[in-house]
Amino acid sequence: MEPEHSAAILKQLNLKVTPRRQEIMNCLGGERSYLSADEVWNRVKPKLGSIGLPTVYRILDELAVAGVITRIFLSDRKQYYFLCANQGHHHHFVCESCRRVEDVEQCGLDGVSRDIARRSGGRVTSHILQINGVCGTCCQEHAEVML
Amino acid sequence: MEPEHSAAILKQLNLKVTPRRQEIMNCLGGERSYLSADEVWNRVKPKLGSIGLPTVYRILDELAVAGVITRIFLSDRKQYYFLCANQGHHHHFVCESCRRVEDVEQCGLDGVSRDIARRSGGRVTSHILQINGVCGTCCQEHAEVML
DNA sequence: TTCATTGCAAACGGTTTGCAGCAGG
DNA sequence: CCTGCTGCAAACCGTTTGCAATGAA
Repeated sequence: MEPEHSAAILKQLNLKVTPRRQEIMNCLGGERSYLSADEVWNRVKPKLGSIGLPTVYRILDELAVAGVITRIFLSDRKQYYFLCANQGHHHHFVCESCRRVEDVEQCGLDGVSRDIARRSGGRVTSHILQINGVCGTCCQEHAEVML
Repeated sequence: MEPEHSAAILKQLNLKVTPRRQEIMNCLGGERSYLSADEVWNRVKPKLGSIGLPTVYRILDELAVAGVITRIFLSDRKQYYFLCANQGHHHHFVCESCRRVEDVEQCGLDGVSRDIARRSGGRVTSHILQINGVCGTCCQEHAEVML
């Protein structure tokens, strides 16, 4: 992500344009997979000289609240963050081998929502869908690997 | 849940039949919503005289690993547990207002799996789907509440 | 100049662990 | 009896907070 791009986004959010914020956005923008807060920390530390972990948490939280990045909750109780260029509603296919994330456009949720509304009058406000597997590349390279 | 029923399940899992395990299974079996570990703890404490919170965690974990109960992940990073009678492949619609859980039979995942295989040659090994919302009853009672 | 941002250390809270004692089979 | 179960206290670990120092506008 170019500095001007991140600067523009930050200004639009009424956040000051600081090296820490730009570097974190740049870091996530260059990744195809989810990163935890401390993974982001380790990646931006060398480029910034130093940065505190709480700062990383604060910036990630701001960006997630603003909707610039997505928070991912996995079963290990750690939070992961992902900057996805795709703006529309979609989900992720996560490769268990290389952690790469692919977009999944379709999800059967429209049907489910309609079903719930029809059956019990309920309303769906959010849903968590994550598809785990092995991506095409890893399937070929490590055909025998199973985790 | 009757004592004989929980005892049978425990024996099948090669777990000793203890009052603590039975009372926790009984507690979850009598709930239509998910409970956190300390909520289970507070419910079973009076019936057992005393029980340690770590014991509650250990038993809930055993039951979840064995598939007897389901772990529910919400964004507060606490783990919740739910005993579901439905054995087949299905998902849950979780009411954010009253915490009631409804079964969702259909999930559009077959189509997604086929799509991933066709498009990139990847292979789906597992998926997580949880649908959050407001159930029919709560929609009527608290039409104005939004969280 | 001024208020948002950051670093540091310490607190927080849900969960797990180590180990000694207890109890089901 | 002999494991497996449990209680207790303390550790763990990701995350948050308080506060003083710094820096963007």
